[in-house]
Amino acid sequence: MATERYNPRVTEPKWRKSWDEAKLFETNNDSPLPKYYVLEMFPYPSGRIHMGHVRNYAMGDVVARYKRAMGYNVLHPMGWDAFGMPAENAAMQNKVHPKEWTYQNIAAMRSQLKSMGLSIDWSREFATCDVEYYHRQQMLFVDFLDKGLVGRRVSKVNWDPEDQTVLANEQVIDGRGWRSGAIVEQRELAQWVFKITDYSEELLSAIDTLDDWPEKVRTMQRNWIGKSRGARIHFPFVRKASVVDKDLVCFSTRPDTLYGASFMAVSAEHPVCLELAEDNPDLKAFMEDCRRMGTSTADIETAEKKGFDLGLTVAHPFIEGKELPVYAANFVLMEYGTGAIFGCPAHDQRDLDFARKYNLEVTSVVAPLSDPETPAEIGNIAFVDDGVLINSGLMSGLRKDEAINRAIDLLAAKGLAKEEINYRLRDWGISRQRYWGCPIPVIHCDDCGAVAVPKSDLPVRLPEDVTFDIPGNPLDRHPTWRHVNCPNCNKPAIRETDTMDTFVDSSWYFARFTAPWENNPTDPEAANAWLPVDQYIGGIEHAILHLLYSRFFTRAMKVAGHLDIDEPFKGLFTQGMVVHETYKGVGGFITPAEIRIEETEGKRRAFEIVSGSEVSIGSIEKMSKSKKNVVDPDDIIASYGADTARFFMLSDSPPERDVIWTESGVEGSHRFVQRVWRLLSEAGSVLSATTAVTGKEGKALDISRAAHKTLKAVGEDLDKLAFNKAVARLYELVNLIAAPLAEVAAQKSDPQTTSAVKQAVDFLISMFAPMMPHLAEECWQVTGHQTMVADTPWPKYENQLVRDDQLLLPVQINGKKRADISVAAEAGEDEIIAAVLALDVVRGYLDGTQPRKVIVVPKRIVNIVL
RNA sequence: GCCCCUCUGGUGGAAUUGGUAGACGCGCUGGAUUCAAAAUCCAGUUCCUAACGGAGUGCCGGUUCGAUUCCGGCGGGGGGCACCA
Repeated sequence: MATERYNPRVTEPKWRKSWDEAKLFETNNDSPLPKYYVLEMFPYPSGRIHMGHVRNYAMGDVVARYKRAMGYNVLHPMGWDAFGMPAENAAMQNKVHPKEWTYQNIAAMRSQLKSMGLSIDWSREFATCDVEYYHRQQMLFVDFLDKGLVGRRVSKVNWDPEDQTVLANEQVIDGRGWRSGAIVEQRELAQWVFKITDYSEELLSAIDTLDDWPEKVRTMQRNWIGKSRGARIHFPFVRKASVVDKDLVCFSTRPDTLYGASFMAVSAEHPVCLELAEDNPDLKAFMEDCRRMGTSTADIETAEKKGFDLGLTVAHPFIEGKELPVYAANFVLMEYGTGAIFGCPAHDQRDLDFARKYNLEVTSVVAPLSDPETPAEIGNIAFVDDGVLINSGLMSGLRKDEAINRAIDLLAAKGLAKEEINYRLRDWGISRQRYWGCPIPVIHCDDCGAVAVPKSDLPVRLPEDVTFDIPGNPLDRHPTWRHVNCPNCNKPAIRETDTMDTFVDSSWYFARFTAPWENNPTDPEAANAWLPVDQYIGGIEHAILHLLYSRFFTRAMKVAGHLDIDEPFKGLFTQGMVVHETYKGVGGFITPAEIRIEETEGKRRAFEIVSGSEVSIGSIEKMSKSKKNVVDPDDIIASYGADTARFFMLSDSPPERDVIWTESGVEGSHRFVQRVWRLLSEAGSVLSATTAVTGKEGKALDISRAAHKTLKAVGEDLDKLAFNKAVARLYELVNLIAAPLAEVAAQKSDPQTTSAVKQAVDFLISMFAPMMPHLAEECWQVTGHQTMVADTPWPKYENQLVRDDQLLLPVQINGKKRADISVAAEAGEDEIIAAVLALDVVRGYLDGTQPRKVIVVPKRIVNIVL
């Protein structure tokens, strides 16, 4: 019987319609089933989905469909991270309103995502730029303000003088604005901040509880929070300027090295400098110099250590009569610790660089463990390893860690120091001088200060009558929007025109999905029932900021009573990127669609299709517009179907690793789709008429065993998100049942075998249904089922059939495999040894002698040691 | 500079976590089918050797009956943080 090729263009839309009509993926909050919340990081509506999205959402959908089949009430929603700069850039370039641009993009991408056949509850969809969403975000802001979680403070920002806006550090490239190219200035601006540093310790210690997170991400978050323990030490001034009268206070993690101290250094923004600079123009110039040295990493790498002798000295806390000179130095940060350090050149590289430059004394006070009697020799490399303290008074002879404790105790006894913990983590500045973001619901009144907009007056809507022909924030120059009366005293006042960082929008969307219809930010009951997210899937690029902010937000929302959990994401999975070869012709990069590959004598060469000229094949890189190495998911779905695209994204590469997109790989997946369809549709009518037969033996039993074993293994693989392994097992099963299936189709199969094949086929379809849902429905139907496989429980394997009663054990002699032996599964060690020693091969090696040792590893291997 | 991860055939990767290295896919080779091609099917495919055998998981060494897996050292690739005191 000749069968038609599987045509996804007809089949896929048909089944999507059936799922929609059955409202199969709409999730009910009142279900009695156990919950499972699977979430992929929601996309920014750039206009079109890319292969990275396909990979991300294919993985999430496998999990969602698999868990649904396993009997869970699954929440699998989708939304849009829709505020942000690209919409404003588009407005400036194309004269289109950001709102219009964004919602058009959302519409386009929604239909692309729907063509993938994802099991998403679209009834819960929202965009962060929907007023219904940012209204609730403003409510959260007001609550956080009320609970003391929000502050307003003046801080240094990168200011682009041409675009009239603040830039994030990532938007400053070589000291210039990424769009304008103007030299970025450091400006002091009043900013709203979330007090994430109040939670430094909590956010750090709770990382230990996140067992289902990649170790890599946990490490990155620990480093980002950057806890260090040390001492806050007071150094009394000896020689001081008239204006300076307090102690000089510094923070150090190495108070044990105090006997090696030879100078003090303060930040150029330190209060001491500010005071002295008033009548010291040279110092003023030096401070100006330091300030100009921007924040870009390139600057910092190349910067030379520079200092300015302030003409002050402080007393050494331990050495009677010893004075340390005080410098202003460009490498000391005002933002960390106290903005002042003591310099111990022998045991800190920066201090050493500085000391060598200004000819300061270098005293080694730590001896290496290899030679604990002699202080480390110091050339141009500081000795920072663990060691034994030398020439250090009461600390001498102690190891580093003990010495640090002793130092703190000794200083504390003198009233000069106390233990202090410092964190690298800074408070989260959320003010952005942009239009397309959530307005910060605050009104500035001359008399009352910054006043929160009362909840009854929310939302503060973004005005739509704005233009983008002039750089800067259009909210600032809006004729009416800014002018309001103070909610407190009713006098004329000014609205806050800054909007929130878009990371705020993505810090709680997962909670909103649990009850997106709710008037408050959440329905706490629904949020507590659904959260934490059981499986969160997204890119590693969000390992720090988004995930850390969300962890903070969840705690803040708990304080404000919107939910009652601490950690938002129980399981986290970071998937790899989709990468592709690059092609470069005379005019620059060329897309894969414009070239054809020829392979001669093992050499691959690429030619431009239109001109026929050869182009060079470049390195494999992340798909990006600039490298033009992109493959459009729409094209792939149009020519192969969504199932093929999904299946390929799950095959071959482990999901956490990068996957190389290749045409031949996609064709391989498509071949599998066609093969499965051909095999199943040809046997479909026979299988439909087959009834189950009990008691199987021989070939039928082998097929049954293989089917049950595969079912068990695939389930375990999917639990671990090892999609590539699950895919390989499906190939194996299909290879195994291909011939029996052909016999079934030809009506040459006995009832036992036909029955075994039918069960194997049912298992197979159920197993690939989460990956290729449309093909699965079509196959399910053609093999005689009346239901939809998307609504069918996951089959159960029989323990009896996944265990073999005969085992084929490898037999090693001196660790080299020499034979196989078939033994009963429950055979004892003695029985196995006797059988092995009776083997001809083994007797040949033994040559009449006794083995020195025979090792039997149950169900694994036998090793004979001669 | 500090921290982390990685290294397996021509290629993407498997290997029940100390027990038959190379599952499965891609590619390649041969064959069947075809007027021919596409598609499909069958067989083969780590390397050396005619074969018997031997070698082999980046390199060197160790532990073990047995190491891709554990330990020490070296090298290549990737990532994160980075004047954080």
